[in-house]
Amino acid sequence: MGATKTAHFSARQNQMAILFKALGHPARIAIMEYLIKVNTCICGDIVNELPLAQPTISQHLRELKNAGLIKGNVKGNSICYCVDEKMIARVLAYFENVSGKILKKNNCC
Amino acid sequence: MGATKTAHFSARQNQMAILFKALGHPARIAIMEYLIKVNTCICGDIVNELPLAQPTISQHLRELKNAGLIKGNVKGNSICYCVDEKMIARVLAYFENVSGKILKKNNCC
DNA sequence: ATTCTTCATCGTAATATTGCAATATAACTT
DNA sequence: AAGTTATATTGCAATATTACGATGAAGAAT
Repeated sequence: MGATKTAHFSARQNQMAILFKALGHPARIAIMEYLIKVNTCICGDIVNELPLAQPTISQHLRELKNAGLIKGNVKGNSICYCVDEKMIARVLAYFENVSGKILKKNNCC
Repeated sequence: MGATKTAHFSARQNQMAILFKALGHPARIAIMEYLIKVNTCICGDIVNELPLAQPTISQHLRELKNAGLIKGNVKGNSICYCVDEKMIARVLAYFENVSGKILKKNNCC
């Protein structure tokens, strides 16, 4: 085996897992944080910011894009990346929900 | 190659990546959601709830525990698992921060 | 037109993850 | 003590991820 048994879980659970998996790598965290820090679209730059080769970063960007966490627009020669607020809002809502439910818990551990 | 270059990223970035990575699997999402749903510590049960073999679930539980997302207390014969609120709070705070920064953005894409 | 810049893709090696059968451990039951 | 129950560990096969050199594609600059 080795492949995740996605068929056994709900679409929503798989969706959230995809989102978190995309964030589950320090390079992708660093990319997200850089995009947020510069506070605008970035064309290029990312390769210079991180200690990874260009193909590796391109691959990480693709994964973030596939997960829907960032958007990429072609702008002449280069590509302009930025955070997709909708997905961030979705993750935030997830944790607000989770957090709310935990607060009501009778703490037994 | 193949190993993540953790040394090149900050401790905080690696820490957040570990947290998200732990959540980046539908079985572990399902485990977390079950723990939240039952709203108390659970001794056993989880194996019956999920369509995975006992060793597989044990492994997922260990990963969640290593990431600090759940706690496990020995209770006689069985082990009592529950969500660690501190970590959930930490993730929530992370996204609230991120979300706040994104709202101030001049949307260019 | 040729070269440069920017980014993606391909191929591939190294490593990690997923899942489970088999087995081990440890406490509880009789 | 022997059996039962609950969970962990080991070992392994299948698959996925990470990283990068080489190469490709497409617009920009000369």
